[in-house]
Amino acid sequence: MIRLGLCCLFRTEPIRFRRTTATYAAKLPPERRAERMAEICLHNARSLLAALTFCYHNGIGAFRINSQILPLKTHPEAGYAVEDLPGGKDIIAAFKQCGAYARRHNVRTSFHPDQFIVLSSPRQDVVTRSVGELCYHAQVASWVNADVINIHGGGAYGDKTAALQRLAAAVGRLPTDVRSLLTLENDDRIYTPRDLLGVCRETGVPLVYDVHHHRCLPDGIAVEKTTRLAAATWNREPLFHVSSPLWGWKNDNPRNHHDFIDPDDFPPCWLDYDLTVDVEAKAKELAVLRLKKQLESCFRPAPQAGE
DNA sequence: AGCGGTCAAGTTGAT
DNA sequence: ATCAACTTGACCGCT
Repeated sequence: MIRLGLCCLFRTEPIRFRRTTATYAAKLPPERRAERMAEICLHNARSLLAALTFCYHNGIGAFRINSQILPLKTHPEAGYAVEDLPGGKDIIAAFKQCGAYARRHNVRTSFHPDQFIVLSSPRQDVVTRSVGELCYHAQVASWVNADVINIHGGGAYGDKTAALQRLAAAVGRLPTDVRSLLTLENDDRIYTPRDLLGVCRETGVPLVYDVHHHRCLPDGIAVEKTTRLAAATWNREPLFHVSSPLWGWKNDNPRNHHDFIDPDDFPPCWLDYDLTVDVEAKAKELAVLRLKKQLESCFRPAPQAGE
């Protein structure tokens, strides 16, 4: 069975996550700042529960949590420990409630931290900050029962082989609780599935196979074979990504995402696996629900004339 | 109340 | 040399 996942946001459903900026936080006196951060964090915990509830009620099996769920958590000036915020215990309790709900209703949760997490960087300070960011994600993951923190390979710095070696070494040095959640995803510019599979096997980190990226940046391995190889890196249900190009495949730039998924872009061979597939489409929950319907009609016999 | 410039961070490639 | 793109709009200060 395939479970489809929703990424971070809603198009029409009135569920919103709040954020703030470091510049604004810096203008507030410390006490007001802590109150404000607490307010936003609690709001986001409640929105997350609403998001998971929506997913469960609509047959959406997974939800990707935005990295800004605790805004500015690791910022050098504006950063904070949730425990130190006013009502910090309530905030943590609210996130743990999300975790309990997700587990009880089998809604899988994951994280996809942004481009600033670069374990392959030759710069020690960049790697150190990246690890700090991953630790933050692992902490929230433990509250909400997320089992994936997914990142890209990062830059190539003119020498992919060396960069991949740094990546593998940095993964090896991660705290166990972070590494056990970490996954690597092929991107559309630098690292193909073929590039990453070696690191995945070496480090025991699963490969999140993004078939859209693979089509933008092919490596000579077919989708079917890559699917098999990627699935084999997982010690739990594999997580893959799908999306459709905004202006079609013939356009110069097929990387931009469409509002919806063209069912033809969904690899038929995926239907043979037990998988989570995150739907990266701008129409968000509408796209997930439409694709879900379209996939279900693949399993059902087509209605016969006269029925 | 509405609008638009800005938002912490890394890296690449188009211009 | 600058800047958009990444996964993606939302926030905040000004009028």
